Amino acid sequence: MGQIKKPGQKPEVITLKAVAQHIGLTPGTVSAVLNDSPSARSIPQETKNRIHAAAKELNYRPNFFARSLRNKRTYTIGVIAEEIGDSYSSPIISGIEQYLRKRDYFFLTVVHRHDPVLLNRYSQLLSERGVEGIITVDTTVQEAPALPTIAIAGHKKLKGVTNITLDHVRAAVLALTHFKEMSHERVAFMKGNPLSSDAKDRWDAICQVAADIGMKIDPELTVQIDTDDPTPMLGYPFTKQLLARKKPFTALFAYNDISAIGAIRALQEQGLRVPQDVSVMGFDDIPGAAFHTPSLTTVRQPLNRMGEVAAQSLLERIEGATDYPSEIAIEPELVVRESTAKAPAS
Amino acid sequence: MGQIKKPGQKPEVITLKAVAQHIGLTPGTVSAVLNDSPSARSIPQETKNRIHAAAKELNYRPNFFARSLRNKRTYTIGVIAEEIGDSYSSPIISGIEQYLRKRDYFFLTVVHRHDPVLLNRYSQLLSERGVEGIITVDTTVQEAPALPTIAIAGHKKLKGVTNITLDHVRAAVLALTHFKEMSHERVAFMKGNPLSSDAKDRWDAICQVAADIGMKIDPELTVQIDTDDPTPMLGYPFTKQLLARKKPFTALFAYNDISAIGAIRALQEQGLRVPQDVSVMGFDDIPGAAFHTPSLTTVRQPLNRMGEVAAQSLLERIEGATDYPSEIAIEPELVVRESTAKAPAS
DNA sequence: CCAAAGTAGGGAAGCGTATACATTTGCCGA
DNA sequence: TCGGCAAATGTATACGCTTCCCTACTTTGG
Repeated sequence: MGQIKKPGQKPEVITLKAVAQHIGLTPGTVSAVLNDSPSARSIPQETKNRIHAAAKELNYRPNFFARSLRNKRTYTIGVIAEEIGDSYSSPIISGIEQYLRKRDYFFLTVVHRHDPVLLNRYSQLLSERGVEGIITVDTTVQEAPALPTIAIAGHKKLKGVTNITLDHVRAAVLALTHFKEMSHERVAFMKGNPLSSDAKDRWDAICQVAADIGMKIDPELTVQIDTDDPTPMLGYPFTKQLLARKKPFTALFAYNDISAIGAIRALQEQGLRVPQDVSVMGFDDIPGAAFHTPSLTTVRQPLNRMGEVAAQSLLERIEGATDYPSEIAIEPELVVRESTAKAPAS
Repeated sequence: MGQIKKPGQKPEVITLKAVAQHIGLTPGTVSAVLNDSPSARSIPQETKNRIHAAAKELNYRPNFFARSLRNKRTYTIGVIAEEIGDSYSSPIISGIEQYLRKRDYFFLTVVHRHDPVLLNRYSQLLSERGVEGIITVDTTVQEAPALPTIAIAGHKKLKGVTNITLDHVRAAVLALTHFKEMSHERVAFMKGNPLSSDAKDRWDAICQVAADIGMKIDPELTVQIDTDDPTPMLGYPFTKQLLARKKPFTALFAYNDISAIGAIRALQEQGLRVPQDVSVMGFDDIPGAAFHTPSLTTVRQPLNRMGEVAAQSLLERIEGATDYPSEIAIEPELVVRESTAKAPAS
């Protein structure tokens, strides 16, 4: 383990026993001292020093597996994501990593690509590998898990699960009032793929807020995404579809930045200018959003921070917190850039 | 371990012993049969069936740590990346995951952000955790590692390390001949941040190929990136800098797509049209490249596949391959889109 | 001066698994 | 009838670590 077997040479891996022998004590004593355990209370400081010195000198590295076997602790968590390497999961995982690093935890990552069988098998495997908790990303967990679990964009209230979710109502307020202030009345909407766990909540929030502020949602200006593509193709065909209905609109609220980019391309191909003819609002604020042409007005979702918050909550639970929130809402933020403007005079 | 301590309830975790007891055999026998080990040779099929049935019935899950402790196998590898969540590392890690999944290996991820101290500490920690091999991503490893190691874009020849690297010469040929065919003679270049381990090789290849095909590189049209930004800001200020020199050029070879996007913005702000006035070539072919306006001509780097290849080579070594290549070159591909065009008549 | 209380560290059990080796049984052939 | 061998399991031990309990010796207090 962490040691190469060089044929013909003695690897001479230093165990507790080796350290103990080296200074003429027993493994038990050495262990107690190195772990500063209560049973080392009565060991004089000088002996402790000798032990620490010997451990350092021999470059003693405790065997992680022997240790886990006894302690039932692994300082490892599992991350179950729908995908890795796309612009949604990546910053989240990065946030998780940032926090875990500070706390000297590690993580195993698995990807299920919306395959429920894989999903199940993976949580099984992860728990066999001794993860102490799980963070799911954009994944709908079906049943209450055996391990402490934090779901990012999970949306299903389950016992034992803390949901980290964007405040979608707030997001809708930000976006729709922005449109309203810009005098847009015919607003088109893209509904997310139902597989994306945010889709439903987002849409519900939009409907609710629209009603509240007196904006009406025209079903004919609403289009449903039903593919699962991490490229801007996500938005392109559905915008084409929308345009084919020949029902004019002055603003489009895309499902996310990726689909907004595809949408803009579709609009432009139709000879419509963004934002002069149609305003487009994205969602997420991915790194490329600011540098798209035109740069995207979008509802920023602090993905990185959601990852951090998730990791933090999880560790709190692992380390014994007994009461934990069933939901943590994260505040979105409106970022106004070039892709939205005042509605054209009709 | 994969078991929640419900106070007041018996977790009743099923060990080998439990299974053995259940059918009146000993743990040793059960273990031998379940692992189909040579010492189970003489066990009659019927007994084997009984054992398998019992294991399934009781839902026996071998304890991973006890097992590792004996076998010195963990089926886990470590991934050391400079960053996670950016458009370069993410697809690579995704590729790694894809391959490992098929082979039932897991991976731990650590991020060092170019901090050499962290880097060292992490490889230490990973090997303590029993990873059987390491894949580094865009990371310069200093000394020959103790574990089988694959370096993606590592570029330092070290004993025991297999380098997976793009064929930069081929990449340069693709890009520069494309420019040449389009009659570009004044080509500007962005040199990557020296921290990025591809930077030097890429630049050397460009110089060599330029000489070969008779294209001259003007130092005044060359700009050095020296920040480390995952957003298109990476390219923006340096292009501004280039423009400030007032030396005209008709084509720009950016360091990557991200910086190309920043560059295009800088050019446009200066009133230059892409591609009519200046052609811009990116590198990587990130998911957004096709949907930028204008869409990017770029040298595609098959990041996802590089990850897969790395994982595959690593597992081969872990599973005993003794001779392995010190380098695996990956072929780039030219993707022509809208951001390059024939040079304007001068 | 003796019992009680601390001091310093040893010893052993056990976490769950894998494996080399030992034991028991039945059966065959000489 | 008995040695011997194969079949079918059991036994013992080790992996490396932690922890609880124990011994032996030294102080301390009354």
